[in-house]
Amino acid sequence: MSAQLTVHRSGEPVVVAVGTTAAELFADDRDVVVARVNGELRDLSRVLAEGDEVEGVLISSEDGLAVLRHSTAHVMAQAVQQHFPEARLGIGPPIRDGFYFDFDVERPFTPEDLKTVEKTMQRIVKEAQRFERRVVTDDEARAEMADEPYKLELIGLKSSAGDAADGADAEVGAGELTIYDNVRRDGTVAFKDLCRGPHLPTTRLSGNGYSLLRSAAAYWRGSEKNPQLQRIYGTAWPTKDELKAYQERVAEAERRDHRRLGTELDLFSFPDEIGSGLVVFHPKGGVVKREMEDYVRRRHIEEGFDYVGTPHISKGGLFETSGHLPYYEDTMFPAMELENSKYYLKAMNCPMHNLIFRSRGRSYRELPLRFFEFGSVYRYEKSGVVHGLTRVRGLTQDDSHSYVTTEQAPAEIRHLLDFVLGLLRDFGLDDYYLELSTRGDSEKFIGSDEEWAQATAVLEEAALGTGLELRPDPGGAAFYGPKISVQARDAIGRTWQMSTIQYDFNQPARFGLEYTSADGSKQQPVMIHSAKFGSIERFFGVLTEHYAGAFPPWLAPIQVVGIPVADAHVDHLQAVAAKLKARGIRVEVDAADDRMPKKIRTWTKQKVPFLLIAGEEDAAHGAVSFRLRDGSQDNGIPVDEAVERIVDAVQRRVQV
RNA sequence: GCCCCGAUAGCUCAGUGGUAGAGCACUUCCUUGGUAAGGAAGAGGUCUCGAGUUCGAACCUCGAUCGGGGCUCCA
Repeated sequence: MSAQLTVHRSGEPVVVAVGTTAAELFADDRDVVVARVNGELRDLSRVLAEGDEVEGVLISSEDGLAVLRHSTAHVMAQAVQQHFPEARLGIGPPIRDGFYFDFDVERPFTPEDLKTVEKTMQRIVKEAQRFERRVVTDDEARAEMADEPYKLELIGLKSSAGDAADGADAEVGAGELTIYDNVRRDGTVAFKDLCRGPHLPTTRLSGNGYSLLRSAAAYWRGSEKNPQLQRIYGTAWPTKDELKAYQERVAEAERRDHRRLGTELDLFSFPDEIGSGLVVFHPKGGVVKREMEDYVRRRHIEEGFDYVGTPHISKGGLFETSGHLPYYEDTMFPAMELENSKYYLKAMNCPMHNLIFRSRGRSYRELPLRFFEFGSVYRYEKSGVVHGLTRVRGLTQDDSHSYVTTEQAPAEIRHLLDFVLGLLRDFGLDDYYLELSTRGDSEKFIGSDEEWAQATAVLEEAALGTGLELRPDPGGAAFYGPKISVQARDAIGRTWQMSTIQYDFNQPARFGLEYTSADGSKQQPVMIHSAKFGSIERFFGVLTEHYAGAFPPWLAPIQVVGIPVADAHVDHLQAVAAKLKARGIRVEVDAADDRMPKKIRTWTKQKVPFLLIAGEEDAAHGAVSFRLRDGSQDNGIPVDEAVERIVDAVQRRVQV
């Protein structure tokens, strides 16, 4: 009789007894929480079979963290049902940095409820309940989950779980159905849930670092046609230190929140009187915005764009022609009726640029023809989505449209890509990847398959040519054509969609755009849409968070503040300030009655890049003393040298 | 748009069915001080708006507006 079999542990053959579990194989490594058996994640309790390829999955690995978070979600669900026996279970998948679980409850959870649930979770963790996997038939699952209507729905869906809402496949895989029991040490079952798994060996491993974050409503299976469930979000980490580090990251993100900094630094505000999602820039924010715009306008002109201007409002027929109105009427501000016409605030600039193209005959000699403007558009975003500067109802796009021949399109797209990446770099964003948004199944996409395939191929080739990472985004295209977008990572690792480049074969046809080619025939140009920042407002918000309000000198609202040690030194600093002003530097001298340390505190909090301090010593030697935002000092610098140093930092657009 | 939460001084926030509070900021005065808060006095609020309940509402109810967290959406 053969009581032994051979498996491969991380590729190495190992002879083990029949009935050996993965847990036993990895008994020497306590950080292994789940096993990968023949490529599939399995519970450690899995009994190994002859020839299995087995790898230990560490709790700190991406898969390990997902399992930890999923299991922690189960712990939370058990705690919730303990306090709210009527709570029906939705789904509870792991997500980035944590997990959530949806519940159908009679009343929404309160912050106090979360505290109670969190405490109960501690008890469950301490009980070290085992996660036990059990295969069931559909009928058995239906019987056991008779009180869980949402689970029953999932059972019905399991064959198409791949198409189900995000997270549903964590509950039911495409194969056999399983139920996980949470078993106490005395053998009693504390909780069970229909779940694909795998799970941690016991609840104890969740205990090192979890925290419930917030509760919110979420539509069942992600559709607003479905009832809303109450979702609780939590975070979970292998160690307390990692939990703390996560909480610190969240706190840092809050400190950088552009809405907070916008108030603290007096950059912009959203007056109630104007309306939701409509921003006003204050003088200091106006400086940053103007510097951004001036630079971007100059760069566009250098890159061969013509600066144009168009109105904010138009008759509806224009947007009928472009095809926008049928698709997006409900996200446009409602029409104004006047002189028997319907006028709309524009939600996009391209139709107006098309009219400029069409205003006279065009020759192939003019192509590529590139129109650019800061075009203000208005979009009636749903009330629940308006958010700071990143999602507004009135925004200004740095929008351009390149009209090219089909042959010129690849080079133009490459040109645009290089241009936008260079621009982003100039603003201090130098870590990005690209996304290729393509046609989906939806009805909204217009144009033939061939056109889409060709346009997508052109974009893809240009994107690959940059050598940057390219991620697919199926179904993410605009209705009229595919797009490349640049996703930039900011100083704390978050990504933002910035620039977009779209290949459009539809609008030239809809507008009847044409140029005369070398052989005298009329040809239809291809149109390439491109926004570099997306919107000025949004980019302003992203930059504010990226720099945590400490803008590089060329963007800083106030670049230099002179701080006298005493009143007697004000004149000396005024003279320095005059020299700086003559060089175009934004400088102030703080002659107020405060003591010097107070002034340093005030202007440091305002994140002014250069503080120039002068007292007896500096004044006597025709010098100033630098104090930078990090607290470092550079004393006794001759005035002319100080001026050059500041001018140089501004001109080179460096951060200090 | 949907669910939940919120709105008190310029900002951050206490507060309670019966006279409106703090810190910072602001103004004035004293202080002339070398690297993140010197001292004193003062001014500042229709407690978001509208209706209702009440002898009485900033507080309780309803609605609106704006904001926050999510969901859905994002040309």
